[in-house]
Order: sequence, then C-alpha cells, then structure tokens
Amino acid sequence: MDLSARTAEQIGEAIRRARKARGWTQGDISARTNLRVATISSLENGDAGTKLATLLAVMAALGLEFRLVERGGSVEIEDIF
Amino acid sequence: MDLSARTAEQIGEAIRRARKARGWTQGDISARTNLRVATISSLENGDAGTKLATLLAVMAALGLEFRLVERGGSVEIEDIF
DNA sequence: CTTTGATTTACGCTCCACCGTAAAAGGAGC
DNA sequence: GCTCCTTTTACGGTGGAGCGTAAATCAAAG
Repeated sequence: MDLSARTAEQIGEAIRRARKARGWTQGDISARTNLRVATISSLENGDAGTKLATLLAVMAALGLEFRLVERGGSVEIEDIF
Repeated sequence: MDLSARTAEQIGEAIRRARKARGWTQGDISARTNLRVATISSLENGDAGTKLATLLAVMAALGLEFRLVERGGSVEIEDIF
C-alpha cells in the first residue's frame, strides 16, 4: 500500500484506502470528526480546496500523520536510524 | 531534520525549514507559486484554514511530497523493499 | 427487481482564505 | 542610531468551503 502523495487526488485516495482498511464508512469518520459526510466525500474525491483543518481531522481519526519527504526520494537509510 | 507532522503548526514549521534549507525567502516561493507572500507566511505559521491547494503548491515549489504513515509508527521494513 | 446501507450531489447560508495593495514590525549589518 | 531585506499584519473585495438539510445515485444482498 503506497501512501505517497503530491496531489489532492492522491491524498484523497490514500485517505479512502486507509479508511476502508479499517472497515469504516464515511459516516464513521463523520461521527469521529463532526464533519459532514459530504465533506469527507469531497476530500476523498480529491478536492484541492479542502481546508488543512479538515484533512488533519480526518487523518487524526484514522490515526495517520504526514511525513514530508523529498520528491521522488525513496526511503533513505538516514530515515531509519 | 524531522519532517513528521500531524498539526498545521508542525506542517508550517516543516515547510519553513525546507524553505530555509534551500536558502529561499517567502518571496521566492511566492514567485514560483503565484501565491502572496502573506499567504506563505500564514501557512508557515500554522493556519489550519489554509487550503490544500495552497499547501500543495508550496510543497511542489520546494520539491516535497507527502507520505501518509501510521501515527507514531517508525519506518517499517516493508516500506523499504 | 427490491431493499438497505453508502456515497454523491444540491440548495441556501455563513464564514473566511486568498486576492491586490499597502503599511507595520523584525532582523542583520553598517 | 540608521538601512535594507524579510516577514507579518491590515483593509475591502470575491470566490468557495463547510454547514444543515435533503434528495439522488450507487452497490451489494436477498
């Protein structure tokens, strides 16, 4: 499961995968974040106008966090130790 | 340089570090993204209302991309190969 | 085909990001 | 102190996110 992303579409897809991997519906995320199901839908479908607060709330509900890495860079040995 | 982030403040700080690591000013980012310097400032200062499009544009200018990882998870061996 | 749950889309509303522009505050060096 | 560059803040304006609510579309199961 590759979770790298540099576009809103890729972020949305990663969110959707993580959600389904937990067996959750958009309604489950909605209940945990107080965001509307329609907002979750919009985010998962790659709306770049989504606010950072919205994305962060959904990620928190999913137990995810960001890692900002150099483009195209694979995992560096320095990142491990 | 730790670039993990789960809050808007941490993302802003990571952006600022990446920018300074390249010896760039907010004006340089502004010129590369057509975003106002004030918008870059707001992002770096952790405004969670920032749009995803704005963050993605700045990250693209800096040659950065996201990696969505499990919270608190260190780099897994599966992520390398 | 029909039902049931999930996702998407729509309408009116409020709020605020981002805009252009500009001024004010910081910071480093002389 | 002063200058120069960078960053932050301010003001009026526009576009659109997210809200409540609701309906429409999809999808899988019976």
